[in-house]
Amino acid sequence: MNENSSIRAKSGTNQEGTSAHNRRVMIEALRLNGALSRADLARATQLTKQAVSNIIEDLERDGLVVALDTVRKGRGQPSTPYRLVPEGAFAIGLQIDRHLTRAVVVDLVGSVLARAEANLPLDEPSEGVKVILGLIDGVRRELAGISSQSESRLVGLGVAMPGPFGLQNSDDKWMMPAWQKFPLLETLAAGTGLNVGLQNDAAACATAERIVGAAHGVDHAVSLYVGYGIAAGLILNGELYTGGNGNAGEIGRALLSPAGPGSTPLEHRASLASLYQHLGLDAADAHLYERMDALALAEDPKVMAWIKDAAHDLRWSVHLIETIFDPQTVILTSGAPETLARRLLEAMQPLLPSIADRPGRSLPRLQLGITDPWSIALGAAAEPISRAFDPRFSAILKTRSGGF
Amino acid sequence: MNENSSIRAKSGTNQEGTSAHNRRVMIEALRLNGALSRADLARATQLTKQAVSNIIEDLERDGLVVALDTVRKGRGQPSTPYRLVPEGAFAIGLQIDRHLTRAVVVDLVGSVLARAEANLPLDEPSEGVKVILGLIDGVRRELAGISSQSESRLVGLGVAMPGPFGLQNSDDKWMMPAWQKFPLLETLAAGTGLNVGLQNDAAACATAERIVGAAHGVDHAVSLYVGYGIAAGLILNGELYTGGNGNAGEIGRALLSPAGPGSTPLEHRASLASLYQHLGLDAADAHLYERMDALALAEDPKVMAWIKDAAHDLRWSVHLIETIFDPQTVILTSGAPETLARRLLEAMQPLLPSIADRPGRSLPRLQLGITDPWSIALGAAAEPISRAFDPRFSAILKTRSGGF
DNA sequence: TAATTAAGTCAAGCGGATTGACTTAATAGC
DNA sequence: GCTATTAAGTCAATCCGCTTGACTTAATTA
Repeated sequence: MNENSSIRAKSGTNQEGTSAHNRRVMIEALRLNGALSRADLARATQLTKQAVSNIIEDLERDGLVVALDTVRKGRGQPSTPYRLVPEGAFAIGLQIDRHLTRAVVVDLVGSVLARAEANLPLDEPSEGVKVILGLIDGVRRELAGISSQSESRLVGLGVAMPGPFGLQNSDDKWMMPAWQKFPLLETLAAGTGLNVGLQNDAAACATAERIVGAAHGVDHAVSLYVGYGIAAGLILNGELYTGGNGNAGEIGRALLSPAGPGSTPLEHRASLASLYQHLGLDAADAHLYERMDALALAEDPKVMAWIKDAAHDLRWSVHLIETIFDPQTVILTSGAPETLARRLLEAMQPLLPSIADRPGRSLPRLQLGITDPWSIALGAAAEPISRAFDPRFSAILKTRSGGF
Repeated sequence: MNENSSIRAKSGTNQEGTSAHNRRVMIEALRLNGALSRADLARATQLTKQAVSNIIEDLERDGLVVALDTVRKGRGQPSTPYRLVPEGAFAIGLQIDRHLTRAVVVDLVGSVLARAEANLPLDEPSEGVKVILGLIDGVRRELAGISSQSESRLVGLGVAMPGPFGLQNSDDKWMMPAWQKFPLLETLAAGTGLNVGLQNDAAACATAERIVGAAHGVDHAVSLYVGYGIAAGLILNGELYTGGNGNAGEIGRALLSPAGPGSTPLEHRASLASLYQHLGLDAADAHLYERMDALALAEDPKVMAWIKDAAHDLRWSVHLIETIFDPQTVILTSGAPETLARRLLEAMQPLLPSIADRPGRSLPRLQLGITDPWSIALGAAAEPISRAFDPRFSAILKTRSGGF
């Protein structure tokens, strides 16, 4: 309101920020390395043994880590390794797709403890929300049967749905226009009492790869998600990057060439939507997944023809991603059955020559990600876990209501 | 060496990290807002008045900030604004181009205090380095004449040259192959005794825009650099993003379409290299800049034809950048004279519809950046300043020799 | 059995932000 | 013109969390 509100500055920090960061660093180190002793942690994090000891003691009291049996490894006192306690935290993930919604509960290490799915009316979000709240309630009860502390350890609800978000003209079949206009996050927050976060489905796939997949512990990775649409999930500097308005990575809307206003967006040609069209399948078909799986297994000629064409465009996309992001690896993720995804990956070989073609690479240029159809819901659930427990710049800063 | 060296973890932090961050936050706040009182800073950074007072006292003693006259603004004790002291720090920036090298000295606020340029032999880096060291020595002496504390306040040497770096097959006219193979950074570090950092020229342009240009205080901005080659400089989350191997943003090598191995890279068609070829000019011509300026001013038909074609491809690039990065703004930067750059910008209008076309934008989708031909050297110099004084995650962490 | 090595604890110390009372210096209201 | 109010900034004590250095514990090596 007054002139001060216009001052732009980052927030400062204090000992609480320090401590929060160090706790997160410990948790990440245990997640990446399985089990570590206090001495290991001290070396790895550059903190003193004493500091680590205090932090581990705290984490143990909070039920986030637990000691294992001591191990003797040469001279000196045996060390006591610690590992994460999976039941230390839970999160619910929700995937909202065109004709389907899925909810899962995951724990601190990314294991799925409960799952449920239901059909969703594409154009009636107010009806759909009731279905969704029912689904969430179901998995939440299931969780309550597993852990007595389930409610106090539930860190949030992550939602994944097709992007991009917040556009003017959202009357576009790729974007589930009715849902875009609906106040979904507010409704879900009110209906569940949880913190709610939103990602697009490609970001959710990348988040899933980061917590339990090929991007685990990799600082620069891009997942190329081939679903109904196509998008990239960006892990940059070890964190999900979402851009200025949450829409980074919408590569499916990239034009295949500068040839003019009629130039085709990538996702019109290489997405599963294009496959459905090519095969004359209905996206609302309840057995779509099984049908695709069967066709891919049988090497159906129409499917193989689509794969060939799509691979051609996707090979270009990988080249583009490598050229623009310079990631350590690109991960192919998909809503399609594993057979189909694998055939697509094979058809993309050999990749185009690019700056990623360098001597001494430790990771493959392109690899197959998680093909489980539940991976988007898993990634959705992983987001609140990551927000609560992974080291990140914003976790160090003092919080504020609004502003910069 | 032993098994511990394979443990992956981020580094922890302590009160020194806290303090370092808070100092940087104060400096950034003053840079972005001009002058602020301690009370303003306390509100903006969420720290207490007392903490801010102590930090400002330190910064004042270190010669980085200075008090201005008190100002009365309504009730209460008048406030004492502080501003950055330009002479608080200096850095040297070096641009290495194909036939030319430029060195500048900049101060803490990004003003250029000294500049020098010389011709450079494209294929003889060992000769070239002598020229460069002479140039650096020259501006360094000039700085010594300006400030008695110049040496102690010199934070580093930033180098900008065309990328990408570290490829296998670097025998490519775009990459100055002889220079890529030469141990440039080591030689310059030994020859000057300064910390040396390297960026590609597009990154340097973006860094320049960040310190004194259109990206000042913008968290998500991409500069599209049209020089001999084409590349993008990426400001993501308020920091320069350089990718897994320092080569992020090499959009000039992106293929214009998936049409196969013969598909053209962008920079073969829309870069200044293509303009020189189109005009039959020699890139080594000492009066290249003036010739281009004259031709652009005169609306030479060949130049206008090139502009039309290049704008067509660049319009596509802007669309691609917006689609993939979702930045708040795209900045057109160039090694070309302002007249030419401005004509190019105009010819790119109207932009292609994209997800950046949203209601309530505060920044233009595309704007002209600094057109001063010294901006790359300025950006090169701004990098050590930014590394030393801007808030960033890595500045909070405890340092280590190698590793993750 | 003694020396060595490494894990981990103890207790004091220290750096840096926080807290709350206080001082200073202006404007607003009567 | 006096008084109340408001805001900037300081003082001194406190508190939080990492660091330091000595010490204990428990293994292997010679």
